[in-house]
Amino acid sequence: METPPSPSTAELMRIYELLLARFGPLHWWPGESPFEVMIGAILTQNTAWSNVVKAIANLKAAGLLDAEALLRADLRKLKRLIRPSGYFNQKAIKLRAYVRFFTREFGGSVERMAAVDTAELREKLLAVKGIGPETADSILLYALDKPVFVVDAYTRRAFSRLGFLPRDVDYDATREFFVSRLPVDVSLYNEYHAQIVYLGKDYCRTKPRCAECPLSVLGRCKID
DNA sequence: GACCAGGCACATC
DNA sequence: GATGTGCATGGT
Repeated sequence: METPPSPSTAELMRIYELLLARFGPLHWWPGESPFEVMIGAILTQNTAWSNVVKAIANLKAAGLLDAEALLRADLRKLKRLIRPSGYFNQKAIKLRAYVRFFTREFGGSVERMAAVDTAELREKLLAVKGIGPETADSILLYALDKPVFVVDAYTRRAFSRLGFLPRDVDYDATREFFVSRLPVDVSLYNEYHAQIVYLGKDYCRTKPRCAECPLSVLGRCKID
């Protein structure tokens, strides 16, 4: 079992610059308010963002992009509105559980939530049914501007193909890989994750398109 | 028509 | 503690 090579901060920043040059600044998250970002973070679980857009538009049109209104809404109605995002039975329950938590713990105030210590807040989020590590970290980074690096399936796939991580690497190890090498910077974390998602969507898929990949110049990507 | 998508909880061993 | 499985719509 050979040890994967350990890239330097400079190498990770080179990768970042290559992605940025290809995709341009993405300025995530695409949402009009922190509350909308939180809802989107749950709806996008294992789901294409294009489907989430439809669900959020439905919620918005129904006036449910609001904590109190969402909690008052009939469950069947909620399911119907978010149907395009898939897993709607589960996600309706998850949305309710999350918004109930948001209301109970912070009075539905983003400012009060953001005032809580980040590590403590992450633990609280993970205790909510339906909130796993990626969703928790997405909320912390993209809704609350906390310096938390978000990892997803694309991140693990791309960086294991680059030979930097074992193929079966778990969430926390992947996150540690980045935070131990990158400066703590909300803007960098924000943009880096977004860039990796674009890399994954456009090139580093299950069926990769390596020929046009912005990282092909590195000459180190190995599929499987 | 198969395959995939910005995961997660739960069952089973 | 690791591994497997159900959840569901919409685009390619």
